[in-house]
Amino acid sequence: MFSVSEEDHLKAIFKIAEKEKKAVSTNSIAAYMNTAPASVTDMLKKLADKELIQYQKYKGVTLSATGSKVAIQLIRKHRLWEVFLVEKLKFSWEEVHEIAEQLEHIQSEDLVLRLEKYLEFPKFDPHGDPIPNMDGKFTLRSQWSVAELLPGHTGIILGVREHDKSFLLYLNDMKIKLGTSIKVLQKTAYDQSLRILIDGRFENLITKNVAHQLLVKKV
Amino acid sequence: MFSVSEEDHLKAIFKIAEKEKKAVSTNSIAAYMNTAPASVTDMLKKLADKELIQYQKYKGVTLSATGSKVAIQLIRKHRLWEVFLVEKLKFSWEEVHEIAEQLEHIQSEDLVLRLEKYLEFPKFDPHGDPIPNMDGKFTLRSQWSVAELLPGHTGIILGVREHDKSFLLYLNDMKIKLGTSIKVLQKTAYDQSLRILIDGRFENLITKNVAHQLLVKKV
DNA sequence: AAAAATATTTAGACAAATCTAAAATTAATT
DNA sequence: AATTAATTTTAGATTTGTCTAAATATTTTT
Repeated sequence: MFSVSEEDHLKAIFKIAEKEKKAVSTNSIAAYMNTAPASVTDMLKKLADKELIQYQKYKGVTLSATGSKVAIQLIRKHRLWEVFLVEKLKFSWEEVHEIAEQLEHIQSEDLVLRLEKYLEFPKFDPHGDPIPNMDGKFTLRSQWSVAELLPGHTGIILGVREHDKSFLLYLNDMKIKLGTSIKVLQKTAYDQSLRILIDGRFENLITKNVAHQLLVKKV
Repeated sequence: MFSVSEEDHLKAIFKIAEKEKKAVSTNSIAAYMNTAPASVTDMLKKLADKELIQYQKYKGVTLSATGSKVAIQLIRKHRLWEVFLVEKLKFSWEEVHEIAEQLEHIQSEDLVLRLEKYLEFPKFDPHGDPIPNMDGKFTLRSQWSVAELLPGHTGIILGVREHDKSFLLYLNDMKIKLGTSIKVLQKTAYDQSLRILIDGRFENLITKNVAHQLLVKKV
């Protein structure tokens, strides 16, 4: 139906639009995809011709209903494959992104549905990101970052904002994974770094930024 | 490492060479791949430059050691994914080829090894074709076609030579699958068509050609 | 509001993978 | 062995996705 490159661009636009709520700029797409802005412009023209995006020169883009659907379907496939890789093949959470990046482009509706069933309809991927259902609906849940927890309070890790491999490896070292409990012991007034208790066992110091990347439910 | 198209050409050469033992012709590759002979010539030059094949103009091609390794690795991945699709996702044997054709190009050595382990090191795929191991070695077993069975003798279906969807659907209708027992009741002298007993329950008539496609072990 | 900086697009080029039509080579047939 | 037929290659073109460098538009700063 659509080429890998077309799909990649649609996904990039979706992901950028998710964070910044305004129209997505050419440069932001180029930065996200590690390509030249001129290449993005070419692709935007093509996607606009196919009515996958709304595009006006110099004004940035937004996804059309169809474009959005394609992007969400890709995210759905990506996250389902990540669940498969971690749950079934026993990959670690920092290893699965690149492989899922390829698997998300495999074409077969039936495959996705059967995979989803086989995995018992997971609602979240190994990084805690929601997996959209067949109709593109994401499960919502209330979550806070550890940076928002008050000293003395505890949260259970639901997910991570940062997906960088080195960040995930750093969490592995600290024995932090999904389901881990984090108790905030102390907050430094100066730089908002935090002393935390991990699973009631390990004490550690994390920066404000790290705390911001860790998503928890309050307990 | 190699492009999808390069990989597809190497696999085609391997598959054709498997049947006809001489050097593989440009036209046979074009026919196999549904492309123009001129396109094949272009690709052969590229593969020869990369030392994946031995190629002399007008003389046909043979795979180099490296080319052969790449082709076998693709077949390995294809067949492992087919096992996954049938055993785990409950696809039927006639549905898996197209999907595996895409999955075989996913790049990750680790993925293949983990998948193989997860599937408990299968030696044959859902059509009974052998799955090469990590080192490219295929498991051999003695097998005959039903056409070779003498009347009164019985075989257990190990595999099929023909992979065409309509042929597999025809076998489904006849309740023939891997493991099914086939007893030859009668052979027609005129056209070598056979009356067979399927799993000791259903009697049916098959042509000589169909019998030739059915691979069994003698019991 | 003009100048400077930044962002975006256009123009033109290139590599990969394909094609058709014509030319060249090899194989088959009389 | 010469002619015909079949196969294969070459030449030249096309599409897709990318690039760099230059031109243009927009935004920010003075």
